[in-house]
Amino acid sequence: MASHSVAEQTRRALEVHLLDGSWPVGTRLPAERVLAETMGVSRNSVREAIFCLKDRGLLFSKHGSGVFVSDRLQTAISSPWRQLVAEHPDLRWDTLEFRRELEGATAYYAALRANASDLEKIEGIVKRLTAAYDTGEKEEEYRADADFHAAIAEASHNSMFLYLHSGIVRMLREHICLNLMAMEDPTGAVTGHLRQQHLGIWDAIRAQHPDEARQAMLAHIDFTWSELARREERRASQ
Amino acid sequence: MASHSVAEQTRRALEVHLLDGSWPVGTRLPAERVLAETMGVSRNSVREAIFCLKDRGLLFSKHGSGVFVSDRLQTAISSPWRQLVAEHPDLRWDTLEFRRELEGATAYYAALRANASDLEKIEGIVKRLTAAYDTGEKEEEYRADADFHAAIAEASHNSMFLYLHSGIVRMLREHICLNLMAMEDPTGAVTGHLRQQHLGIWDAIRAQHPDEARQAMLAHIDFTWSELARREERRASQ
DNA sequence: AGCGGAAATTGGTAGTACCAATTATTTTTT
DNA sequence: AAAAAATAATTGGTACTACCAATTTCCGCT
Repeated sequence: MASHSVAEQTRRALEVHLLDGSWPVGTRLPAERVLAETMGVSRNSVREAIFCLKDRGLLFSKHGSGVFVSDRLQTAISSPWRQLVAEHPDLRWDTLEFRRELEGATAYYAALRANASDLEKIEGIVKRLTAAYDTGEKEEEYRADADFHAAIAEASHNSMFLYLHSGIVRMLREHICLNLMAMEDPTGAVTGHLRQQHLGIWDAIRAQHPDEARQAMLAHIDFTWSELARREERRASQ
Repeated sequence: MASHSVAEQTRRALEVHLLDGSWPVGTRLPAERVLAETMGVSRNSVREAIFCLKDRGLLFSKHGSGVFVSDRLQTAISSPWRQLVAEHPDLRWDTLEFRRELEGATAYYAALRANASDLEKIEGIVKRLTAAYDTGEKEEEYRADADFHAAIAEASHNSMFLYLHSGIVRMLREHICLNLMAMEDPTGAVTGHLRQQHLGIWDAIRAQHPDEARQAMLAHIDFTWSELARREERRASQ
């Protein structure tokens, strides 16, 4: 007794992909014909579902190209906020403070709920990260660092954490020079600390120790900020 | 140069009928096949348009009978996120989980940064709350409870916490019977616990003990949820 | 290596056919 | 004649095919 129409079930199935992170913003959906076959429904039903999500602004389609995931969900949450942050620099600190809480929570729940696939993904990123530390490729280090935090948010298996996280990170990228850190580290001491912190977070998650993971993440964020603040200070005084 | 798809134009045409009064509430729309012919489009497009309006709650269809104009006013100008929360029960849990973290943080920072004015305001609300407990005015108790949490969010002196807090609370109010709790408490035991918890949070904030405040708030939220869950469970089994 | 055009892919629309639920109509029964 | 049952017609739900238009991919040519 499904009681829900096929088109409706199809819509929900698509929504799940939008929510659980398997189709991030910008993803091109499989072709309608493919979706219809893989989901075992007619292309009509797929189109009805897609049309509805397009109407909500969650998807948009380009004729001849494909259907894509819009960023509306993120902007819906962070858009009014973004304007305020742009105009009131004081709010930047509030944002950072919120991000601290958010990342602590994602680490906690990632340690609590990460499945084998999540762990595998994170482990791969950790390997990229350590490799980048070793070779000193700052660009790759920065990318892997961002991926690391995103993968943890995904592994927390909480859609709200996930969307707020990506929204916040994107916003911070606009207003703050996030890769400032990776640039200036003559002695390599900072890099060493970062490596240790990331591995600590990873160990806690892999060992499924939620409280440990949260503490490790909070310590990491605090360290990052203090380093960023030191650099900004030095830059301002020059 | 239509620039809009046929299905979209069809949807707008249907919307016009809903808005200009030619199809009042309860009206049975012409059959899909008829609409398709009179509007000069395929039945597919008509169905896509109708499906979208059904999703918004403006129409509903009875298999074999027809499509009807819903009486639900189009207050459904809701954000995509809200729409998703309404339909995906899992998301409700995600939201609650997020709220838990958020309220814990607001309590923490309120204890850290509340000024004299904040404390005075919270104290006034606490007095209202205890008075409501004593007299048993459930309505006033519910209002004061909400004000209490809002005042703490305000006292955290973080605009982002405040912004998200009010948004989350508003959303939860729509999808969850928040005042369910205040209704059923024959022995008064629950009210007793709530009073104690609120006072505990208040004491920690007043004493400027951030960690204590966070723990007290988390315990309070957890208690509230378990009570809500118990009631929903009991209601479902009946 | 760069360019251009053919071919494959993809969303957009239309049309047909059939199923399932409802309603209207006719027939049968009492 | 009225009620009940069977039947036909209507309507939404789903599937499939076909074709168009925009885009991308890829191959051959220069």
